[in-house]
Amino acid sequence: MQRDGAAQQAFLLFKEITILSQLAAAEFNRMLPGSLHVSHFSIIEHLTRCGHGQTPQDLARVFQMSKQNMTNSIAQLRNYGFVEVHNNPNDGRSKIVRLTEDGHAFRNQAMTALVPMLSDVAAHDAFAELTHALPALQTLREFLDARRQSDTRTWST
Amino acid sequence: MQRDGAAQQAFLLFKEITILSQLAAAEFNRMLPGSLHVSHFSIIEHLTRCGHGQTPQDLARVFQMSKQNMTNSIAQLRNYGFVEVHNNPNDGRSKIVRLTEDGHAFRNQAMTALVPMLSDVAAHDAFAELTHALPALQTLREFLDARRQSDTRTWST
DNA sequence: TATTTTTAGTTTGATATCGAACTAAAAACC
DNA sequence: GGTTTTTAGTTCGATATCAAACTAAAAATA
Repeated sequence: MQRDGAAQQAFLLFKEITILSQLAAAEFNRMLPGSLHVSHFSIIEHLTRCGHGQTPQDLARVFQMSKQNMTNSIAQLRNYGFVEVHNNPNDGRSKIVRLTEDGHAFRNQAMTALVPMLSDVAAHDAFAELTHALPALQTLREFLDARRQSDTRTWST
Repeated sequence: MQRDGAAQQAFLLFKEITILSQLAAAEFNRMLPGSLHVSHFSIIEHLTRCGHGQTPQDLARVFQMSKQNMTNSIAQLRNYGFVEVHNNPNDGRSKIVRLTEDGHAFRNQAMTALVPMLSDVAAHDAFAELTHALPALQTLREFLDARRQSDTRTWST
């Protein structure tokens, strides 16, 4: 590792991305009410954009979380009245998650609350370059995503 | 939000960073043995580089996690025999975490296991641009970090 | 059509993570 | 020097998260 400059650079990149992600999540969480978490907001945000007929399993796949995690998250959102869960008429095993009016209102409220922070970031000197790098980040994401599905290696002691 | 292009861009950037972080963490976790998690590896990695006289609280601050989380993580690492915890001779409240030989060996082993993945990433087309963007990412991190300490806003219903 | 396999969601048990309360020790202050 | 405040670590209770086992339903297949 120490002698492989390229791998070293990639390691630093992931480290930076991880830290940034933590800081951003903490910042977002600070703005959400009660025990609501960024992951819950993300679900609402996703339902807002592509929200017709999504099942819990669909959502779990989109966010790459486990089914139970999604079960819990949905239960939380139901407690808040932000989503309703219906039986899927096309599949007896499955359910349909649908945003409520309250959920939609919450999403708008949260978005509004985020704008000042986002604008601050966007006004920062470093931001122009990061905007420029966004396609590259997306490409890297797709690369890792593809890897995830094909890679079956495990640790060998 | 919808009409604020800059904030929108910042939102997309954070979204991409979050997804990348999740994918990278999942990829790293897949290579770690047992119940060891990336966060544990990060602690070991940190101790390797700046590892003299670090207290649990120091580590919690570095990784911006809660003290209890660090207490648990250290307990886990102790179970694996990767660290030792000693009393701090200079401060009766405090302790010192020190990497063991096994911990050092594990760190090297894990690093070696990561190199193929990291090299794949580094060999990717998009990587050059991301390397170039690394300083900007660091700047953004520092910006968020400073914000974190000064920002006291909370949600208002 | 009957059996097998796959899939959706839940349950169970474990770890990760947080915030708040608690204890003990250090530091600050008077 | 004694009191107050801050700090380090732990304990406690809650949520987040995962993997594996389980149930029921759909799909594949024979």
